[in-house]
Amino acid sequence: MKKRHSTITDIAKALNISASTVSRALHDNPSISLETKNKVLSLAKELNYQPNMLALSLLKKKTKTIGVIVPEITSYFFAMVINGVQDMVDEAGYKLIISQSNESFEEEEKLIETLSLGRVDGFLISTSSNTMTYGHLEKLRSSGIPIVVFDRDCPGFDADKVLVADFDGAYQAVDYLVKTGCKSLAHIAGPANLTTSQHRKAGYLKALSDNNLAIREELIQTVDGFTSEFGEEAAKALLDLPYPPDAIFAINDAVAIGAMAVIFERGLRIPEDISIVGFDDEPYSKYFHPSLSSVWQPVYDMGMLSAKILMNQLDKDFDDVNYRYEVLKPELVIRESSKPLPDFYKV
Amino acid sequence: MKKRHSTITDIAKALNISASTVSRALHDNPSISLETKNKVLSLAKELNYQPNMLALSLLKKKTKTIGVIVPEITSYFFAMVINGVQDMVDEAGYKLIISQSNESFEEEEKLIETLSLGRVDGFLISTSSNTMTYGHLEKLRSSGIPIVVFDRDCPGFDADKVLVADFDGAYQAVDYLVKTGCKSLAHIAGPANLTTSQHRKAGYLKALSDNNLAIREELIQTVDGFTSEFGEEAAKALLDLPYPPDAIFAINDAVAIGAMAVIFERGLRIPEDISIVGFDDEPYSKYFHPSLSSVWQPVYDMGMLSAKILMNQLDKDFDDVNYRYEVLKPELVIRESSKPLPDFYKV
DNA sequence: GAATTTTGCGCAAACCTTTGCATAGCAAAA
DNA sequence: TTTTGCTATGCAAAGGTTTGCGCAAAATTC
Repeated sequence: MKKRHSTITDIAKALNISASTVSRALHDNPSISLETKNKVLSLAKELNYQPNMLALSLLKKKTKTIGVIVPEITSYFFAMVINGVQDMVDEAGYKLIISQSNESFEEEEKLIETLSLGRVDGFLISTSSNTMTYGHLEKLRSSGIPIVVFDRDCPGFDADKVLVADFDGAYQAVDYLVKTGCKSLAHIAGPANLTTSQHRKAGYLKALSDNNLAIREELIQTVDGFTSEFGEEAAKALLDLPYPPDAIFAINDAVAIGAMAVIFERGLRIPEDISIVGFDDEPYSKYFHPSLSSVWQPVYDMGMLSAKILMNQLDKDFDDVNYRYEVLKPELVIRESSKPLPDFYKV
Repeated sequence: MKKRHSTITDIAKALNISASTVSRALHDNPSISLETKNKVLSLAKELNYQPNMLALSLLKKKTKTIGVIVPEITSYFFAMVINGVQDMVDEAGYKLIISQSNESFEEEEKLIETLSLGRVDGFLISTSSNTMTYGHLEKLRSSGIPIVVFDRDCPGFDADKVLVADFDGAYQAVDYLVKTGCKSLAHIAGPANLTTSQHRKAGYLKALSDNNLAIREELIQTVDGFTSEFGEEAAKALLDLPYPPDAIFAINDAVAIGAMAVIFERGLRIPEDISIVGFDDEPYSKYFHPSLSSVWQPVYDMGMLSAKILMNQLDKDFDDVNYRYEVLKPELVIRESSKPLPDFYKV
């Protein structure tokens, strides 16, 4: 039983003045007499008048709303990005519509479709792992809606982008593992289609070759998702090899945790028999036993920066094609799941 | 540089007919000739016509959007509730605006204020831990916007509610701990203001007295937040007691994990020296060492049910004051952080 | 051929707000 | 007295869509 909100017209009628006058009075327009202003203001308060945002949006063609599309919300990673976005956006009075694609290209398309129907001014998007073409994004942008892509790059699609130096993070991790004496390093790689997976894998490969270690294809296990269950499977495959690895660099912490569970099941020790390094540095990671070494990412900052760039775009009223390309630096956090660095490496 | 979306009027002009005819044609209204319909439909496709949702919402006074207010989004618990909500709501064509109160009453008030200005049709809300009065909710409801309260009850505020039998869950956990031989059971209680904390504590107390165990106030540590750091502090306080506990029932898994870390630091064994049971059964909990016993909650279902109830309310066009009060059943999951149940208790 | 029904479409209002332009009243300047 | 200028307000359009009502032309019935 929706009770009608009182409108500007209600006030106008009650006061026997026009709606325009009321509007101007409420906005403290100098051309309205003090007397009228006071009457309007007090009646507005009495009737609990609230401007109708829909009417305003329709008129101004701005919704003051930003659409955020993430693959999923249950992962710490994306939840934390959203936190950063939210904090940045709040001050500017923007609202957020958060949607999940569930790593599905079709859902992603549908979301963009529906959200763009006059609901949001701009998009913050991290594509699904099944997104391989960017026609939907091109279409969106060509209809004049600014987009900022974050974390997962969209090669060939020009837009503002805020990414993490995944190659770098992976390189750091693997190089460190080598320096601690590991000789046979495995990688549990993420969904092949994602740039983040590709870059981390590339970092792994480069670190190996820079250290003159042979690349053994069978030591690279690719998983299709980011949960611990995938890590378990991959680890089993690795441990079943005739020459199993003495270190695993996992695509993320959840997968690393799954791998650790399997390693323990087999009666092996971490890090004595096998070293483990993850990616993401989730809050729980330091509480595992042994605590998990991991590559930390500036997740919150990524959210903040992406939001800032988007809001910048929204302020302009022309397409700025000088897209920004920001790459944030990750950082290796060493804990107990990997061996300490020998003294002679220390600075 | 926002390019104008093509509108119904554009089509009308191009075809030399009225906007009403176009609208009816697009809605397959029988009073429009097949010929006109075809012309309209093909031109609409060509111009990539998309209805303007804002205009529609303004007219219909429905936004097809639901506001979800949670204390935080980074916790698995609320993220998973949102998942349930999303899945239920998607089919019905509703969109979600998700906002976080950051456990702040003021932010919660502000969110409700802004979102209710014609943006959302209804609210799904779990109040902040600092919310002690419900005037903002009363006001919201009295303006005709349906509300469903979930997880955290608002005593004295009448509305549809979807809760979890926290008392029950806590009772199960503590009763079980007693039956495994623990004599001195501690509880790390949650923020005092939350009904969930209160009910879990009540369950703890009842299980103790039902088992003829004395209640020792010093064994109840209250924390102000849900992160592991709080668990660490509380555990330290408990272990520093002259007669430390041989079991800890924690308000949630994160806190339990923090407690476990401290216990290990002190060289104690779990569960031999101290048993631990958490609450929430987060995905990681089974991967800890020892794996964490916990009370599982039907989180996803809670989201689904809440959303369903809200959408039901939205379909009606009168205030249904027969508010629903749903209480979902949690379930104890026994793992290695607590001792096995002696044989003679087993069915 | 006249009366009636059917078919196909347009008008205008409604949703709520903002804003450029017009206007009315009045005082001051010429 | 006329002109100018200012103050305070109103009108109407615009934003995009739906829908009740009305109207004309065509088709049907007698």
